[in-house]
Amino acid sequence: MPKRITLKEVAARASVSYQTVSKVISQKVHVSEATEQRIWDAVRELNYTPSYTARSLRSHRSMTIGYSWRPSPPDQTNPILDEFLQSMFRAAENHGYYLLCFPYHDELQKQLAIYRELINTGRVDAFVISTLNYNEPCVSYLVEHKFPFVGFGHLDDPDSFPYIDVDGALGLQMAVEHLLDLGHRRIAALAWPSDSRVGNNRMDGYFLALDKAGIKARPEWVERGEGTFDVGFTSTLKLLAIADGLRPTAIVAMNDLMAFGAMTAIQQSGLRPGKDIGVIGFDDSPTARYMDPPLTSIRQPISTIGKNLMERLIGYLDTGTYPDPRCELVAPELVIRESTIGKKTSQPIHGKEDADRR
Amino acid sequence: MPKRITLKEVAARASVSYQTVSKVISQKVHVSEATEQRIWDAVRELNYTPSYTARSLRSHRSMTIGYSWRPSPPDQTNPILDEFLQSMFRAAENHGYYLLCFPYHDELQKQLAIYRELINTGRVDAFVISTLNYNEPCVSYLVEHKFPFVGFGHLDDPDSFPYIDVDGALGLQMAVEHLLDLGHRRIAALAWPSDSRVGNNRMDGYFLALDKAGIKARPEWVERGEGTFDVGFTSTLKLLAIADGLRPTAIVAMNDLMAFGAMTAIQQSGLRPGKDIGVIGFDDSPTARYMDPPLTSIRQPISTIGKNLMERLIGYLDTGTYPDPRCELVAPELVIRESTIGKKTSQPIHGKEDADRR
DNA sequence: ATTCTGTATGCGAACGTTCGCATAAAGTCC
DNA sequence: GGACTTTATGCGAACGTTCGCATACAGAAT
Repeated sequence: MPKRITLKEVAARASVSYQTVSKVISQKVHVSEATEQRIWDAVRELNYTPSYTARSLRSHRSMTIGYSWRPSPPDQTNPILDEFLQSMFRAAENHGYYLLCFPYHDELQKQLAIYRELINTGRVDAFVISTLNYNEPCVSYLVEHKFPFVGFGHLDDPDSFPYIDVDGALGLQMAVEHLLDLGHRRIAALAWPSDSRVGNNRMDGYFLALDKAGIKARPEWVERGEGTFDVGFTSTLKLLAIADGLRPTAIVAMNDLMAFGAMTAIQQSGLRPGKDIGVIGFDDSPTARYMDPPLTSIRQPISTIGKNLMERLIGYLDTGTYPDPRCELVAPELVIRESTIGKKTSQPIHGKEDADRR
Repeated sequence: MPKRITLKEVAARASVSYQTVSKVISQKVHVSEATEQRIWDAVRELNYTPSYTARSLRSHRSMTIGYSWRPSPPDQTNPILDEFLQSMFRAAENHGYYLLCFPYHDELQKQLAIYRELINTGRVDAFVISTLNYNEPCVSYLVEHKFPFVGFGHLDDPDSFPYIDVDGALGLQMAVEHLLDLGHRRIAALAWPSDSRVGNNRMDGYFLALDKAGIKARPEWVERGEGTFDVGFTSTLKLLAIADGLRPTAIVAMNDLMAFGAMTAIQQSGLRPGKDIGVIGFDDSPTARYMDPPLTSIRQPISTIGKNLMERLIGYLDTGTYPDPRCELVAPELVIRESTIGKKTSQPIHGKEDADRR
């Protein structure tokens, strides 16, 4: 309601044409020192802010990037969502962009319809896509319509679109090598179903590390399931029931939740995680450090990924070509805690950290 | 790049003026059955989508709602973020609105500057605000400029802006009454510092419940701190050191993280949470159910809150007045698990739930 | 003096809508 | 059958920018 200040009013005050003001503000033209000064003074005095809508109507740029993600099921938290979003927001803000977030629909047609609407109405200039299954129709849609986007995660064809992904294979390799260093020789894996691309990629690292150590991976060491606490729990009971001499002494899980299940199963079997059986998770969710014992886990450098994704995407929008590298695989980090190396002190000290007050 | 279809082309095809097409599409006028049909056919055939930008330039509505929240510290997850966002997205979508999310800056001036920019550029029509401290400058700014917003959470003055909040006092009252029902008489609280509005509100319920049961709350039963795991841990050790006969037999914590710390402390003291000492958390974060023993906690109906907030806000934007009730306090729910009632079965069954695969 | 180059600014049009008012045609009334 | 309401559609203007081209005026070169 506070009447909008427009270019014309600024122009009047600076005694130039409003078009000149526009050009000076968007640095499109060189004017004399004196007028430039007058214009900026007028802008300041009137507290002028260009109208976003008028601007983007004319320039066909919305300065907005769309993002949608699959919500996690009610019994789980997405451990990286907050960090990922915030890192993207910040990077976008630095370049004058904002993020438009929109709901995720399992129903494919509905989801596609939103993408289409956002594109057709001109609300967004590009997307970030993170929910990448083997066969992601939204991706095909965007590729087909040559609409810009970057992926957090990738599919098989490395050239089809620009992405950043965590090197899951490397992560598992590091995890297994850490266990080998500790003397473990029989290492089991709590894996995802074999149709999971991300899961298979991670398992490659598991097999590679064992192979390099001259250890033959035994099929009974690999348990597969949906990545829940219960799968971790029951799979671990099965692993512990394997005959002596073949029974694993350590377990790597494809996510923390299965690792939590594994630790519970180990404890209920009268064994101690970290002393009798080593356990490693994946994601380093914040609760991992509060487990008993604290869980060794593989951490993804989320903030860096979010920032880089955004900068690469905006780089493309602003210049027309993707900055190198177009695609990138970043190394995760192994966060070592007591679930693999055992207890060090008797008092758990987790550092002084902020509260979660709203 | 695929050339934009405009009103004029639709109009040409339907042999009417383009203004008529506009009016028919936005249901602003009544036309004959025949032309209406022709227009919609043309729209369909040409696959016309109105330009969002042109529309909002003319109508001064961006159909966009801004939201920013304080990121949680790296060692914690915001247990409700995903659910809250998704519920708002969905409600907004149903009314043609989208959410613009933007970064949170601790530095006040920077944060205010973003709000100002979003308002002045006309990028958003309203805000949702959830980070409500006693003295929130962004709120004052919005109130002062009469810019629409709703709060998740409220401040002292109930009339200053529309909000929905969880009745924290009721939550604690329910928790304490649950413990009383189980026979506990000496109940301690892990509280937030006394300058926390939300914290004080919750504690009111604690005192009220004890009072109603004719129990005098003892000051040594209330431990205050920043809501971290460590605060929960060390505070609990202090509580357990209280002389026999006064030592609490149950503990309610203002958040789950402190409750986790409490359970660890209890265990390390050789006691069993849920059998020797009852423990209750607040938030019902997804990990609560995976603790050993699973944690009884107070759950906030986040999806409902997100949906209602959004609908109320959009109701205001579309009609000019807030639907009743302008402000609302919703009841939380006590989720009872073994940390208060003890173990029931030996096998933990947590239900079949989806994986967290990306 | 005349033309030439260059810099500083102005002008008109366009982006794709919405909105109020004007107008034409058809129907109602006495 | 003319005046009067009603219904269906058209028209012009406006929203606040950006952008290409035109133009004015200086000073340098011919």
